[in-house]
Amino acid sequence: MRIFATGVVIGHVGAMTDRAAPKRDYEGELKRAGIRLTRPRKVIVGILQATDDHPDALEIFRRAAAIDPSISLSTVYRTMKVLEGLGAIHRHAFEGGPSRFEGAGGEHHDHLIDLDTGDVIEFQSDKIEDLQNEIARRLGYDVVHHRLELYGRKRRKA
Amino acid sequence: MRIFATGVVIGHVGAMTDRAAPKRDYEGELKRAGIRLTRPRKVIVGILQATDDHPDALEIFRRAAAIDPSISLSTVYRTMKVLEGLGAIHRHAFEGGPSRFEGAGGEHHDHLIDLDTGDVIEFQSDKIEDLQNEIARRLGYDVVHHRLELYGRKRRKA
DNA sequence: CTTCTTTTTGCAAATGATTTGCAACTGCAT
DNA sequence: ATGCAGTTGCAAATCATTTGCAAAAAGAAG
Repeated sequence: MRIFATGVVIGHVGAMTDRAAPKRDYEGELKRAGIRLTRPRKVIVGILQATDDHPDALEIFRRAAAIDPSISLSTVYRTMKVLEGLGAIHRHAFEGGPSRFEGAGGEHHDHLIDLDTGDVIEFQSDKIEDLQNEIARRLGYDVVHHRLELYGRKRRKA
Repeated sequence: MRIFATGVVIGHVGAMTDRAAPKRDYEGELKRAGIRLTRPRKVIVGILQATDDHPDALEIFRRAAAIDPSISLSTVYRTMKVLEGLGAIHRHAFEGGPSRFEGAGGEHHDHLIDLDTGDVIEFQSDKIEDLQNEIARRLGYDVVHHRLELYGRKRRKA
């Protein structure tokens, strides 16, 4: 099992590996896809690159507006949709909240959401992935994608 | 691994077990909780008892309206919230759609959603549950609840 | 069965997240 | 510089769900 930690600092946890954020080249991807590199889009992808957490559209909008107040929330939503279409970012709809985004940088992983703080911790388990595929296969299906989210609280270190 | 099939008929799949829908006594639960047994609520829980799939609020409303046209959609939503609060039903927010409900009858299980038909197949894997708990523990967390959904397509039987 | 109090209901309007129509604007290939 | 398809901001629209409110009904008490 590989464990990533983003945004939150978690102590020493076994196989923990602080992910070296793979800094996506969003501008290049947009360009390559023949999509115009506009001012708003530059600002937004700049924010995504500088981010290590999982902000929602409104949060991205706030950060963008701080740089260029003329940017609109609709444009943030539109840009996220474009990037998602390119596979450059992933959208996560965690329980009871707006969608949150993250760069589609590193390897695949799932999420543990801290119910008290909203912090998101990433982890990955090949064993679980294998079991998922096996289950689907037994049911006559191929897994196109999945969603695995653990909602929990920090253990009281009694 | 235990595999349930509800709503959809799936062939012979290893350890498959057709779940004997545990017919909840919703009326008794409401009564016991000191919640009034009104006409709309009787109709709605009647629908839930007769159901083996995962209908959304609008679908429940349609079925209810067919029995008593005076029932409103708001009441369906309100009733689902009450039942959820009692732990009598579970709410599932699958990707890109409204919440779908199911009686909290049998044992815990996760879901495989057929991307082409929207059908939901239930399955359960102790092995996956164990792995989830182990991962959370390593990260210093206790799992309060989780969400595991496989989105897939029927395998072409080439 | 009538009365009384409290919970529920239906309806319409409000919410929250996200999308869309449209006219004005702007990358960027020529 | 020029031209136009791709983009933007804004306001209004959508979707699922919730809520305010006055009228209606449940169930305890007499």
